[in-house]
Amino acid sequence: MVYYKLTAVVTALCYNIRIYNYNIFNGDFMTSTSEQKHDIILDSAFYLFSTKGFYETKIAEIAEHAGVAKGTVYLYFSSKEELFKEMTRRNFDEFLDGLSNELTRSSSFAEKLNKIADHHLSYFYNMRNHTRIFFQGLNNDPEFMEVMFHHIENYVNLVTNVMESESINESKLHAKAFVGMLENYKMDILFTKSFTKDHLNQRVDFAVKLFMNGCKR
Amino acid sequence: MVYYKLTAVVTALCYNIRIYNYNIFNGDFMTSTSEQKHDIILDSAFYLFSTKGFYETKIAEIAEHAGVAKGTVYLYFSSKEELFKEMTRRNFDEFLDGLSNELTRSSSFAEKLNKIADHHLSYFYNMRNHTRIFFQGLNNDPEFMEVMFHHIENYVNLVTNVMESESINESKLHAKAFVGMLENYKMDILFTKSFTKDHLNQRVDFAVKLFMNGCKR
Amino acid sequence: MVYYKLTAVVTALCYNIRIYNYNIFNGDFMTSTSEQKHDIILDSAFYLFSTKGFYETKIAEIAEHAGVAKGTVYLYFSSKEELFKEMTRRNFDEFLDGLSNELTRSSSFAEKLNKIADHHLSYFYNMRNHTRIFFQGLNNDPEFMEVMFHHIENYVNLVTNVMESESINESKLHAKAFVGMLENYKMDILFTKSFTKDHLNQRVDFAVKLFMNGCKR
Amino acid sequence: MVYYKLTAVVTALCYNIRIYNYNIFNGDFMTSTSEQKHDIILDSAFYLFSTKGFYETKIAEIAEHAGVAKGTVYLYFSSKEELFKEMTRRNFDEFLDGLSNELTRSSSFAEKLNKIADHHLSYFYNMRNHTRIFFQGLNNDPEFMEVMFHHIENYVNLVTNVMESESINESKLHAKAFVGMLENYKMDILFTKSFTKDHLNQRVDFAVKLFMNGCKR
DNA sequence: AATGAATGAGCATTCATTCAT
DNA sequence: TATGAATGAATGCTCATTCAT
Repeated sequence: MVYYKLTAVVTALCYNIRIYNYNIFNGDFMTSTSEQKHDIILDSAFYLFSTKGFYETKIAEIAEHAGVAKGTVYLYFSSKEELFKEMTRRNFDEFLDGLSNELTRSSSFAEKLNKIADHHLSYFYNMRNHTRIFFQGLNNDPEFMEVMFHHIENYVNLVTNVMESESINESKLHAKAFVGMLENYKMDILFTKSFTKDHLNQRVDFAVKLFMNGCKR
Repeated sequence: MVYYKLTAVVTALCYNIRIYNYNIFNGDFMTSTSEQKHDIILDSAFYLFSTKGFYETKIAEIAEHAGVAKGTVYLYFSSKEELFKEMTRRNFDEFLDGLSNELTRSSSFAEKLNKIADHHLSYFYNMRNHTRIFFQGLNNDPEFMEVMFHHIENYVNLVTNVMESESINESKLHAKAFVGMLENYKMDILFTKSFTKDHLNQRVDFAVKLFMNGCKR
Repeated sequence: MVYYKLTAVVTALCYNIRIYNYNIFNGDFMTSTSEQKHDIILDSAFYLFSTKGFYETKIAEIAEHAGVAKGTVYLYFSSKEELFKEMTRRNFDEFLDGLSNELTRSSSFAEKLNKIADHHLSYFYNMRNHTRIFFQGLNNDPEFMEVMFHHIENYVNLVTNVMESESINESKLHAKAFVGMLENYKMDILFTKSFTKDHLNQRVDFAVKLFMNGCKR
Repeated sequence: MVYYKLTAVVTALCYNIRIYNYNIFNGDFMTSTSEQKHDIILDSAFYLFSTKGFYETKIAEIAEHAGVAKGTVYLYFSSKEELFKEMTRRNFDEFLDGLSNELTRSSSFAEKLNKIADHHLSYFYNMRNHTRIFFQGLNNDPEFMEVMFHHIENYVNLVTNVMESESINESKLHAKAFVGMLENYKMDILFTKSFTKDHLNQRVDFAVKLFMNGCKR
């Protein structure tokens, strides 16, 4: 099976931190054990995939980390690829939901750009020590590609809407440029051990000002 | 062995197109068959790795594509990983050499930014149908990581120098922001089948103007 | 990695015959399928290694002979080398346990020497048609070497104790000489197709008498 | 190809030390370059096979050690197996020739036994630091097996003749027992780093006396 | 005769997935 | 539901041997 092609970079766009989730209490009538297990497996998958990459992570490891048997993973996810996709989906959704939420509470244009930049960079900052990113995806799986496209599109659209609300022409090109800046600063976070919250704020401010006013000569 | 971690995105930064390379002419007193074979294998590796990714590409495929036996690959490269690294190195070098060369011939600031943007986007545009990108690297190999860092650093430094020659403050942050814009436009190229040279030029102009003047409200 | 060096001859010292082992009876409350499989694989490994040698025996063959899948072998033994070592260990242990046991039941010196000689030669006689010996070991594996040394030492010590119990000087040199005789008669067994139990008994008697009285001129 | 079976232990019986052999002078009319090369390759094969074993030694290494090209090895020996066999043959011959020669010059029975023991043990003592033994042969090659048998037979016959010259009954059984003692002392030489010439002489004397008089109680 | 680049058969090992319990 | 023992396809790499020069 040789599929089309696939992206992956953007996988790194969306993360969230989950803690290994013990089932503290299961009342007799309490259900959702299975729903919980589903999530715990997803958490473990996220933790390991993001730490070691898709190929380097073994199903056995995910199962062990989740505290279930290998076979159980297959009760909830039909394949390793499917598990990876679900994980990606969930992370993207959470990323976008969070951003969407924050934007609602913003008023001015500058404030909105600030929220976007801060959300983007903080997202990666928060997990910088916790996990390592993976720039890896399912290069030959068209379905995965589609999921990725859809999510990136959604993100850019969100930013594009902000642009349009300010009556900016070429709103999409503007949106992509802004997101691009942030993506590149993300690298600083991920690869600079000494990166601090101050550095982050500096970059947020810098990106917004540069985007609004251009470079200062 | 779990190494640090590694990036890969930027692998996609540098490409170049090579054609399966027959030895058209051999001067009387020299034959560099072996050097040629080295390059042909590298070309095939580039083509396949970039089309399918590291893990999805088999040494047997590279050998077949290069028209040599499996064992021959190992005559020139000690391992699959090493082959991948060599390929990455070569591509980066060519990308940077080309850019470096073009910048020398540029005069004004806008012109230089233009060259950078054009070089970056054209690079990927030229291979858009030819190969597919991979956003994949050797996530656990510290040596590969170092090579990647080194190359990204070199690219950013080249752009940073341009900023400094214009006495721009925070030259590095500016440089990274600009490269980030381009990287994001690269996505358009790679994932939009109907992308034309006109679209490319439009983005080059747009990126330069946005960077210099900020968004036009 | 070039380790010290290793012996192997003596590997041939210890053998035992095992038959492909079906689980005839399983008590109601226990099944040691996994322990059985471990032993069945060991049996097959013994049969094949001793028939064809370490390098000539393929894991696939061992698996097939044991009636399991290739992967199953690795469930019980971490590598081909490890399997070989385990097999060697087991054979030596059984050889020594058997001898140890027989010596306890012997009384006079001559009787003890007889038991040693008989045990040694019978051991190989019993498997003379069944398997063929291998004079091969893991020449570069220090761990294997150590195991071998340890076992040979144990064998010689057992014989040395017998010498000492008779207040013989230079007990160790005596022990080694006696074992040496037997080892050389072993060759007759292994390479003479017409070798019979009578021949064996003749050699047992001969070795004991020669050792006790010297050559008869 | 699954042959009968094969021995190897005894391979270790016969060794000799050769020094890497430069062709100091080749007069114009002097031939035998090719004969020399044949021997140099055999020397290298001996050195490496005995140091590392058959499977662990690569043809490329032998060629390099001999200072010739890989292909050249095949001009003189049709295969790796053949090279191994030739080497074994040569070593055995030299061992036997040496012994044969020494026996001619001996008179009394004790003296002859002494010569045998000394020749046997000295042989291995002389190369104890120089090379390491290999207990490895071509386990599946019937031709190799035959060569080995033939040589062992010759050695035992030589010793048997000594026994017969003394009118000893069961001369062959006596001969094998004596050789067996020596073989086992050989182990001491090979595996005891602190083994000295004195230890050797002690063992020679001990073996002869034990063989002639039996154990001293 | 001598070379050494090229070959490709051969094999240990891994790991996603299944299924009997 | 949950388990984990068993499976076997899949692949990177080695190295004896060949052959054009």
